Amino acid sequence: MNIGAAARQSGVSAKTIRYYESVGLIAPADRTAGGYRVYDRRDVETLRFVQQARSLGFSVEEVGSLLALWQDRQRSSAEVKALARRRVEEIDRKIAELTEMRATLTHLMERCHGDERPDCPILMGLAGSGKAER
Amino acid sequence: MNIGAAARQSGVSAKTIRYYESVGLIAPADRTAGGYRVYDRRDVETLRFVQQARSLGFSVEEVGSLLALWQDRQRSSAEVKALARRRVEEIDRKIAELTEMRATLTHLMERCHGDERPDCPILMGLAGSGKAER
DNA sequence: TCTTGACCTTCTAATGACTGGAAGGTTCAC
DNA sequence: GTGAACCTTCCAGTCATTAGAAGGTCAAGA
Repeated sequence: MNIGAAARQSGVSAKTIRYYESVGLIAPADRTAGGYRVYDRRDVETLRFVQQARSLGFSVEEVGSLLALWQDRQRSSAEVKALARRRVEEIDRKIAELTEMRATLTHLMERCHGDERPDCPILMGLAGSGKAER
Repeated sequence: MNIGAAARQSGVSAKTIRYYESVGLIAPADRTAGGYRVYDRRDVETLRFVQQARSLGFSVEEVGSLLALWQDRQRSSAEVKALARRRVEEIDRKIAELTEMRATLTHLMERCHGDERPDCPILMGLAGSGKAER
């Protein structure tokens, strides 16, 4: 199967597969006489794994570690769990940050009548007159 | 005041101030005979406004609009409010996404004993054996 | 056999919002 | 006048792709 089919079956675009190969996340694919990359079911499975991990927000580098762990029959589950835990912590930090942003914005919005009048507490808040400051 | 002082007073790094100038977010600063950029209190205020807006997650381009609105005595608050509303919607989407990632990860983690054994449901989940799929 | 069209190849450059670093110029206090 | 602290510009790198250009390969049909 060539790259287009692998892309369709894995959900990773052909462009991205080439990119992953170029940065060493996945092993270089075999080639046909004409230079086309060739993939088999195992490769598609790997690509799906990568896709899953990326969609959970692991960086390409972290996916590299996860992949190494996945392919290592001897590894301990502790390492994987640690990686996952760190990821959850990061997610929590991001959620907290976004929640705070949201609160500040909605607070500002509540005071803004949002009509034709130029008076706008949102802009005043951004200008640092008070609440929005940290 | 030169760029370093403006940076300290606004919380925007000197590098970043130059960057903002280069992309047209802020007006080019006046220069001394020696070519140093010169800033006054009003500039610092503008920089603080930009900083606030960026910290609330507005893109540099959006900050441009906000800034134009801020500097326009005639503007209606409606435009500003619309911009803020869109931003809140974006934030909500991101939070939802992160929340889902978190749920998937913790679900996977709960089944992983995290010891020396190689058996790991997290990796199995990533491989697409079921639950983590969408 | 030739052509068409789908597919593939590599390469460069762009995205967003900076940040790092090199090489060199300015200012000011001592 | 000299040294440190500060400034200047410019180029490159970050992250994870994506867009696009120029050109090569492959399989099917006329």
